[in-house]
Amino acid sequence: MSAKKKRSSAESHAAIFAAAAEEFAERGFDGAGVDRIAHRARVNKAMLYYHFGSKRHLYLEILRHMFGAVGLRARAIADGPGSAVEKTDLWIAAIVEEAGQRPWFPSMMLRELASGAPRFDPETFAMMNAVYAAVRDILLQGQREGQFRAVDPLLMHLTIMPAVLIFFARQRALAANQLTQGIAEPRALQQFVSHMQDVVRRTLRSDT
Amino acid sequence: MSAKKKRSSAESHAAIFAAAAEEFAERGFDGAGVDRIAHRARVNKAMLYYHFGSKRHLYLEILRHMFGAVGLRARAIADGPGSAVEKTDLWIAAIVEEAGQRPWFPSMMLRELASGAPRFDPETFAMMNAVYAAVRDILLQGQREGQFRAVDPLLMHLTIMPAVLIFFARQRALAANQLTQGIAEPRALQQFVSHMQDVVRRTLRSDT
DNA sequence: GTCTATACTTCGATAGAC
DNA sequence: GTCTATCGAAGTATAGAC
Repeated sequence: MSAKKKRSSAESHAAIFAAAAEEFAERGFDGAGVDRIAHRARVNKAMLYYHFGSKRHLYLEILRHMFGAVGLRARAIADGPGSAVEKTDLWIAAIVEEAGQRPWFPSMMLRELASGAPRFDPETFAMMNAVYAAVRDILLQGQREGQFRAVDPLLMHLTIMPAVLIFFARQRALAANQLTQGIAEPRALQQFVSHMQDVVRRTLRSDT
Repeated sequence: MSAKKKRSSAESHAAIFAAAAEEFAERGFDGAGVDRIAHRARVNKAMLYYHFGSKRHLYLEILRHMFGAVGLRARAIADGPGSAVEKTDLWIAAIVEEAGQRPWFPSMMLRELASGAPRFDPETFAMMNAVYAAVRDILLQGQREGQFRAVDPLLMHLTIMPAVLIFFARQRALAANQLTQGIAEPRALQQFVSHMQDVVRRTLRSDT
């Protein structure tokens, strides 16, 4: 057995995927360099094109992977057991967990939202909508069961999601930049989760 | 008097500034093209470098202009008369108004937050912090006067700001893309303002 | 499937005439 | 202050050997 093990095709594919996710998260689509991605993955640039075809396809595959996972998570919570209040708490914990497991997720999604997702194909767009559809179902359940006020589900979704994304993008930047003043003060993850659950519960709950 | 009036230096400067703001908002720093900016401003590319020195300096000048205006607005509200509850309502209305008047603001700021503002110089960073400092003062006033719960001002700021930014970036994309499903459903501005004021009031108010 | 070498393009920036 | 022309670097992508 040699010290330098040759990498399998699947391993190369995964290495490129991971390196690209990092690079896209740090620099955005236009700022990312195919050369840098290949170098980070320790494969040749030609291999990247062999596996993914183009920079754009690679980018979209990462986005779809991301939306797919988060969409399944959201759908499972929406269709699962429990009260709507419990489900909103679960959803916030879930999206935070996903963001923790995929550090590139917040940054990439934020940039897409910022630019209006002009690079999306219809399938990718549908996956993003599926996430919202699940969240909407949870809020509608709460309204049907009388626990929630009649708050617009879309506006609520557009309140929760951006806050989570920005919090993580900021955490990431903090770790890299070592800034320590004003908006750059660190906050504990658990503190943030509690805050967001609080915001949602207090905003939605019926007045008694 | 000729039909084609020659442009003054100040007019060229302003034209470049406006064109660059549009371009940066649409494509981000890396996606923006100096050639395209010059073309949009209908000046020669060399003029752009004469007036602003570099793409990066141009970018920073737009950001500073933006943070300066919003920071003054926030500070005026914080130091002005009124209860803390009134001030948070005012602040939300103000940031929405600023975003309406400067359509490039949400997109550019979102991207900076997403990337951890690696392009900032200390002065620009200080201006961004000044906005937060004003918001924090409002929330602390409310806590001192007993109207607000002890909610972390930074987390509250990081809840309000991203939601406003995303809402406007989304509106902008809607106008451009003509998408009409899921997360792309349009919402009225006034509805959004009321929603955000609701979220903040309900989250902050002391339980009675 | 993997690598080297390179074609082709775009982009930021500047030199120099007027 | 304004324009034309162009340089040099960096970037995406591919051809072709192994």
